[in-house]
Amino acid sequence: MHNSSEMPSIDGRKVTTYPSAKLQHTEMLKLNIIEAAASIMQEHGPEAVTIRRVAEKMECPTKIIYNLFGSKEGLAKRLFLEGCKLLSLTFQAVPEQADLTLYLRDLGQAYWDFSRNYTSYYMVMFGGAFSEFKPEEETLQAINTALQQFITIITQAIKQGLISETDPIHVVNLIWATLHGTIHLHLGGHIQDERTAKLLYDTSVTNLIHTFLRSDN
Amino acid sequence: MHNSSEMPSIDGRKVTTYPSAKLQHTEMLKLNIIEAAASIMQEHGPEAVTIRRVAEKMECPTKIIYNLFGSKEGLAKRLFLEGCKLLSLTFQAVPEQADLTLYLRDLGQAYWDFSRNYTSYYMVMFGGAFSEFKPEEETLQAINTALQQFITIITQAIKQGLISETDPIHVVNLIWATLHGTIHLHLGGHIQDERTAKLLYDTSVTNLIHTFLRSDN
DNA sequence: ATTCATAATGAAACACTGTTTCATAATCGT
DNA sequence: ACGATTATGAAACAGTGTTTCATTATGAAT
Repeated sequence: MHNSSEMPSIDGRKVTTYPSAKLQHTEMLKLNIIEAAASIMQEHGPEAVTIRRVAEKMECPTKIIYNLFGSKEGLAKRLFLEGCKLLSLTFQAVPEQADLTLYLRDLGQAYWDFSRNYTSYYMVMFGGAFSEFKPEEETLQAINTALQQFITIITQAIKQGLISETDPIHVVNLIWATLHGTIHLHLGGHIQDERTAKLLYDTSVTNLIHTFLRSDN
Repeated sequence: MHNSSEMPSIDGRKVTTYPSAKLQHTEMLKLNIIEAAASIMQEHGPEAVTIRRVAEKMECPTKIIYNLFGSKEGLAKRLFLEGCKLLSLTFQAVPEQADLTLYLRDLGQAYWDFSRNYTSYYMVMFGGAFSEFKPEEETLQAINTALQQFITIITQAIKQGLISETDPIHVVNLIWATLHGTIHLHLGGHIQDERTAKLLYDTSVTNLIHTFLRSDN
């Protein structure tokens, strides 16, 4: 494409099987395209992410994007994975606490904050923006990785005998579904007022803690 | 369309405002169009509902649909309201029970069944299919009407002193968010296996009952 | 009944979308 | 240096929601 620095021919006169300079360049290009798509998405929402718009921003024909990602779904998948990384970082930024109740409360708050600060990513990941795309193995695993803190905390609670359930995933999903339900009803406009939604969310977190971690409160 | 219709000239002088035969015809036409859209939706999913496809089924030009509904969003809104009616009927079909715990359990099951039997409607109402459209006053009220049984049951429980919360809407939203969260994660492919999802759902219902109706169990 | 302004009609066009084609250009192995 | 691939990218294709506009039909007034 246009401003493509000519391959500094890694040249490797004879080496045959390694990611060629060309390929590395393609990888870089892919990252740039994802970044362009992400910036459009965060500024104008997921529905504004069209192949043409991304191509225009990259000053390249749309065909390039199809060559690199196969389809719009391929690009959506990368945005999905990007969102998983961001969510994971969000959870990692929450300081661990010995008190599982408080830790869980903070993680819940972080999940809410993520849905507010990265609404477009949230909609792509869990809200069905880009209806093209349904999660498969790789993306589901990325979510699991992102939810790792939740899984860890629940696993600990089970080990400590605080929870009668034996399957941590099951418990995490129960929590996740409740938090997601509130957020999604809010984002969908069914609970319009944000403060009402947040109140609902906080009550849910409290109830969940009360249900699963029957320590104090 | 073939048989045209005319608005009752609003110039008032003689013709006072009452539904004319022509207007009734238009109303009938609207109902037919909604029915056509609904049948396409239930057979091929919400994304298959295009103005052209509906017009083709009605053997009329697309302009007619725009004249009657203004936009696709207008048609989507009618499908939304249709879904609210169906959900309302679903809840009404659940026999009342003196035992609020059992009644609530059955209503929860009915909500799950609705999401399975009318998945397309569910996606239009709560899943963000037809991203065009966001609920407003009228549609939000339709949902409230549909959730009337839930509101009634919680109001009763509050009166009986079973729930410390004072706002029934708040409690209903808490329940709704949890049920919706599980269903939506399932429909979104994040909890793929249906039996796993249902198990999650049933556990949630039990937990909700345990949280709010701390009678038996 | 015959005008005549007004409103409904509906085929075609517009502005988008995701995606594919295909002649051209560049690249690569020999 | 050459011949066989492969990458390119403007243009086209098929679809979408929506609007235009010449034609037609209508309803009220003469």
